[in-house]
Amino acid sequence: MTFSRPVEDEVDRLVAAWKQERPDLDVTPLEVLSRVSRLSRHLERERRAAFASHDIESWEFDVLTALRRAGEPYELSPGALLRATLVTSGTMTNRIDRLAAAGLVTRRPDPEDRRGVLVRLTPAGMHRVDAAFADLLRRERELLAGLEQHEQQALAALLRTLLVPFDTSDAAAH
Amino acid sequence: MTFSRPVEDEVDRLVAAWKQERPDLDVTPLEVLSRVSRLSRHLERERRAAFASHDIESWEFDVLTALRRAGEPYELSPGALLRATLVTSGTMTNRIDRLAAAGLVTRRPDPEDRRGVLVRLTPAGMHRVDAAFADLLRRERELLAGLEQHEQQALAALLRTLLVPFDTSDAAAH
DNA sequence: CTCCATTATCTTGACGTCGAGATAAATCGA
DNA sequence: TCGATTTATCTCGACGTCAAGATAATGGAG
Repeated sequence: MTFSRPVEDEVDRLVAAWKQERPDLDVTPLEVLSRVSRLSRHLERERRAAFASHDIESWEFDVLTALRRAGEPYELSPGALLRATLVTSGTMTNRIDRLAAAGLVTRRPDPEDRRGVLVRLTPAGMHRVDAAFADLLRRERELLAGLEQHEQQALAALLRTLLVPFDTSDAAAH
Repeated sequence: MTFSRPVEDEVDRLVAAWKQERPDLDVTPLEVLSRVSRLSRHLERERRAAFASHDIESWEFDVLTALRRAGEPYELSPGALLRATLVTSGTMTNRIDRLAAAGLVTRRPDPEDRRGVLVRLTPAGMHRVDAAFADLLRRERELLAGLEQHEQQALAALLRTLLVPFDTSDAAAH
């Protein structure tokens, strides 16, 4: 009989190395969390590649996508956008500036709160993001092809459990 | 009877919004991959906080850790380091420069390959990374407290499946 | 041996993000 | 109504990363 050799990734090697060097430490948290970090880095590269053909940057996509999701009239405050994208306020101001300069969004004062501003997707922005999104989904589906439907669901559920404390407690990214 | 209300995270809301706006698209890949990205961002913030008390930056930790894991004599080439940390060569040169200036690593020519360089952890670097690592593990264990042992293992296994293609095929980050 | 493709590292300039602080408006309580 | 606090956004300088290209050494083919 053949015994199935479990396929290794970098994290398996990394954990093995730690067990060698620091046998006194329990490094099992890395089995999950290092994988999350590393996978995220790889995903970011994939996204960049996917977007290159649509003449859109990763950061642009994140903002436009949040507006697109919001539905008619595709308008959100900078504050809502920074909570959606997990960046700081300075970063968001900068992003909106550049998107506005590119004609993908417009900015107007909030009629109900004179401190506030509303950012709205333009038709050009909408076209751009829709095309890129369709392509992104296509590529992401390929990345997940190694998992059955039910495995994907299980994975999503486990990740949700880890995410809930972050998404529940607070919000404000200052 | 009470019916169990499934706890939601941001990704649940995000997926629901897409179904509303683009019912023609199958956005299930986001259930997994958006969670990976978002969780990674939250983790990065946690890491920063954990390291602040040890007077060490996240990027420093990544490099020192790779050297620490390598075992005696705690020495690796820049190339090995950039593969371990998933950054580009320019970034790694810069990091090594700053770590050397801080006295946490030393740099010497590779005696066997005159193109090459070897980066070695100093005793100071070793102390720094060991303290920070113990603390990081403590905090990461808390983040995972919501999952049973077997769930953590299942999660790790599913993530490994997604990671293997990246860690197998190539390597070089140029 | 010589040439050439490959490998290893470093250099440089552009760029995006962060964090702290500034400004201004809204809100709440006394 | 006034003042203090909170909220919303923007400004700005410092910093880290990336991508592309430069430099230099290696190793294999012929």
